[in-house]
Amino acid sequence: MDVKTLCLGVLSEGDATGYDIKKHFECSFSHFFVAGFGSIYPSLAELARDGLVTCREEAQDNRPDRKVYSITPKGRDSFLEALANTPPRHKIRSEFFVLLHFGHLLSTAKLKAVLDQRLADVERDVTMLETYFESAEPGECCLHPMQAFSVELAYETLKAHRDVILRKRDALQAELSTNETSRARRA
Amino acid sequence: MDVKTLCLGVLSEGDATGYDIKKHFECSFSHFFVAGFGSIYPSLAELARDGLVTCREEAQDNRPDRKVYSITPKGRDSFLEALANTPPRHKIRSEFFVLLHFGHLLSTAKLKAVLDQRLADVERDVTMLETYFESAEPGECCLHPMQAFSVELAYETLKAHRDVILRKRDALQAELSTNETSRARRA
DNA sequence: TGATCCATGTAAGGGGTTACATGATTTA
DNA sequence: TAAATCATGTAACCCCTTACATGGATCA
Repeated sequence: MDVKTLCLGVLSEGDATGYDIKKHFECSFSHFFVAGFGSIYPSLAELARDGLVTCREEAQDNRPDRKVYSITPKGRDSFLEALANTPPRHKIRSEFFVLLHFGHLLSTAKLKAVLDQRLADVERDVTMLETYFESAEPGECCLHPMQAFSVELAYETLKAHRDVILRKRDALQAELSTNETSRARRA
Repeated sequence: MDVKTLCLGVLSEGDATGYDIKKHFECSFSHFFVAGFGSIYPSLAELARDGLVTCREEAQDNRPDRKVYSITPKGRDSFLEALANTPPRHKIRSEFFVLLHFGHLLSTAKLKAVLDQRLADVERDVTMLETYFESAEPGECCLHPMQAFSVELAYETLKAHRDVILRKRDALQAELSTNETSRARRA
């Protein structure tokens, strides 16, 4: 699945500009996909060229013009077909795990820093999921059941991940403190 | 972090051929990195060209020759430096989550098939981790503590992930059965 | 007899990241 | 006054994926 198809997916839920789509990626897709402007804008141009979306330009006061994209029936068909033919893969590419795997080559202090950084990232992701979930809670714009499930799944997985790291972080912290104490005693 | 650096990492634990390294990726790294021959062989050639590894050819009976690579001191330094300068990122790219997010566009049967497929994949990953962990258990070749932690973290995270999916799968199954029953009643 | 294991590579193509380029407005 | 928000794009580069190419041995 490429960024083009994901843009089509976002547009299947309503009109949007490239800028809006980027924010959508950051808020709703952040737990399973990333994309920058450098891939979103060219994707939209291609989709328009292929007749899967249409584009209307809107002038604004004191703001750059915006290009608002709408999905076409052909685009909708194309997206549904893509969904039907997409195997449910789930790939992880983690430098964090690489650092753990080769942790014996790093100092305890460095390792603790790595865990702390990861915990900070996880906390940010958790907050993002909570915000996303709650923002959709009230009013009409509530999430589809499977979207809610997707968020719940990511949430529960992330929390289990965090708890295991938290325990290890504390163990490393204790180790560092012990070393400090014994160094102090020797002195 | 690229495949070149990871190859260096594998070689930091002992000599290996490109074929060995591929297996290493599949067994030990499968929960956080993937790489195929198409990226491993060119990486090794480059590493050799840059003096980070050396290569000796070994003839075999009834087998193709093998090229056994060894890391050099320069390669070891380069790897340590790469480790020190690698931020602990953790990226997910998941078509599975995409299918969930747009689940309202799919039939219940299709959704259940998606969850079943994902569960099968998770089960395979869990088995891989168990095999990896136990194979290193007995004898001298036991895992470094942080390697064991890396496996444990992946394991616990994966199990939480699986449990949440399992519950949803059963709910969907119940829904499918109910529909079947009401269809049967109407008939 | 067909699949899997061993073993090494090349080459084209695709897709995404990163950096660059521009510029007004609002907020801290 | 500096940073963030809004807003759109291009172009080079990098890296990886995929497919192709070869071929004997072993196992089911």
